[in-house]
Amino acid sequence: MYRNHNCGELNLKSVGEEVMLAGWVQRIRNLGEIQFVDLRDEKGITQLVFSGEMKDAFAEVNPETVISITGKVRERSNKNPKMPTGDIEIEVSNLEILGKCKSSLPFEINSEKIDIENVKEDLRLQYRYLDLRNDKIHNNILLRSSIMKSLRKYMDELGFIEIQTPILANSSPEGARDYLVPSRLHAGKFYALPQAPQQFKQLLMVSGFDKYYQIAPCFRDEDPRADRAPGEFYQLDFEMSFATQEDVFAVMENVLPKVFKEHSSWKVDEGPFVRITYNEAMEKYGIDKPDLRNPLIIQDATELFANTEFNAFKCKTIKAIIVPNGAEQGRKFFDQMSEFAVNELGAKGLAWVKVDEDNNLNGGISKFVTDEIKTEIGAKAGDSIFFVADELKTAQKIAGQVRIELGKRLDLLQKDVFKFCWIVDFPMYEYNEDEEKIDFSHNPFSMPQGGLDVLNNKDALDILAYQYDLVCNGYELSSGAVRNHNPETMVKAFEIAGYTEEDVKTKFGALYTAFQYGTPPHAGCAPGLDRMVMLIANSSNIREVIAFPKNKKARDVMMDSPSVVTDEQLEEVHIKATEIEE
RNA sequence: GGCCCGGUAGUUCAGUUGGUUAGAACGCUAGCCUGUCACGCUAGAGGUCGACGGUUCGAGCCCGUUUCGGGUCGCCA
Repeated sequence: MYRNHNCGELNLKSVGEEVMLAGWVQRIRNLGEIQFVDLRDEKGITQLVFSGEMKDAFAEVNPETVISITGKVRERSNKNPKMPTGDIEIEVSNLEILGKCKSSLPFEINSEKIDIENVKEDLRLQYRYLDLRNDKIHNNILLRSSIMKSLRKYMDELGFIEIQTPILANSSPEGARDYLVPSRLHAGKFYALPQAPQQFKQLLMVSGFDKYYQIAPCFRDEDPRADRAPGEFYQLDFEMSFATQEDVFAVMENVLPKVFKEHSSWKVDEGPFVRITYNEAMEKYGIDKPDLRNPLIIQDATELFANTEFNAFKCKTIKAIIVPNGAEQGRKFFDQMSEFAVNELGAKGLAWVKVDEDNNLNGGISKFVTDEIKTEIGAKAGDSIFFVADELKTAQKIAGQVRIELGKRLDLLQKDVFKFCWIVDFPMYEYNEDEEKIDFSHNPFSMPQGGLDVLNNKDALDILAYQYDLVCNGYELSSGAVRNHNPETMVKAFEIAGYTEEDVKTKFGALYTAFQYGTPPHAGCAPGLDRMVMLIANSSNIREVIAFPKNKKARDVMMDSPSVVTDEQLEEVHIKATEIEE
């Protein structure tokens, strides 16, 4: 009724045909006796011509109006090689207006003069349905759909089955802040939206489902970041029975390179991905999500300065970063790096030295540095070396940020490539300075390496877990673990973090009880879908790949949510209305 | 919650040392135009400079408070 072709498919073969097209008016070029109109639908753009009897038919139509037209395809006298349908145009004989558009829009759509990502984000989110007409954003959503389809296809091929778990779940005592949902039938009780299907998927393993996956919504009431969506996000959540860490790695190393390659022209790391221990990552990169496109590596130079006269370096851990050919940089560059380290990172200073053309040390703190540094850490003529001195963990962290900043400022990152790595051997526990107690460092459900024996006999802070992160280009793409499926080990693991057996039974009752009935060893992982799409779309803002994202304050400015509800609604769920100060 | 950055026309931005009537581009409106495709030309409309208070003869600009938004740290088992 509205169309028999889309706006992206007509070409010279159709010349002479009478066709119907429908779509949005993207641009009007009115030359008086003749008007050219670009008609857009999801598939493309076709040029319409209004002339002769039809020349006034278009007078009242604004851009972004939805129309349907009938007309004859004809070859253009002036072809446009820039567009796929540029050889033809439609000589319009009938126009029907299907949906009028106001004459002024909140922002221009598909303007070649303005990058839509520069328009105020709140305005874009308020009119998201218009924003999503922009090719760039629209294509991100199409990309997301295609990625989900591929993920499902390859997970299915590996024998995983998709199972949905509850959205109305239980509040979990560990981890992020929950979104709570009051219960009508049970006064004073609450559901919580799941932070992840963690316990459900482990229970599926107990149920005998061999390999489970789900593109699962997760809800966490925590402050967002550019790469962290506020409120809700999606994970490709999966879990496997009778599986080791290597089995989980093999799944990701099979699926992800295929999905990334299908959707990007960039070079993609093939499996097996590089494995880096947590400690090694902190030593070499100063961060647990290193961007391996950055060639710089942090080295330890503490020994070299053991007897230094340089006061700032005395009794400190010294981290060094060699910048190949860095000696060519002027004084200003070194000053600005120091300024960055001090002001942005809270470093006490950022020392540096150059190795000049004649292989001599000069500049910066050269009078405190001995020649043996060149052989010890491998600096060559023409290089420069940066030094960070502090307590071990602080020195690692600051050197890590300096490494990232050097990569940015000197444009050192490898281009057009996805570099993956696994960070393995995370510590099971960490010391909480504020509360002066031992905490789980990552996930309380992880299996300690060495099991119960190690929990009983080793210093808690030295225990490693079968806990791993997958990192891509400096983004944490996924966390995962071999789970602790033994009730006795589970109780002991929680005991070390200050929980009694009663606590475990109360807080994780279903899991604890289920594990008494024959549980297979199992392991899994859950790569973030939004982040994956963001990486493939080459965007640095996660909201660009979500159809209806919330803003930084977790508001949906288009729907105006969250919003007030009536006292009656509150009463029904047994909540007392309180006066909120405006 | 801390720190940093920002809010000027519908949109993106400029606005000098505090000084006349706050500008540009795009968009919008009207007119002209038969081969445009980022059409062109002419004219026009469009502003509580986020809000409040202060300093000053005078504030878009300086100071204070506040609000909204973004980035980041905390947080995110």
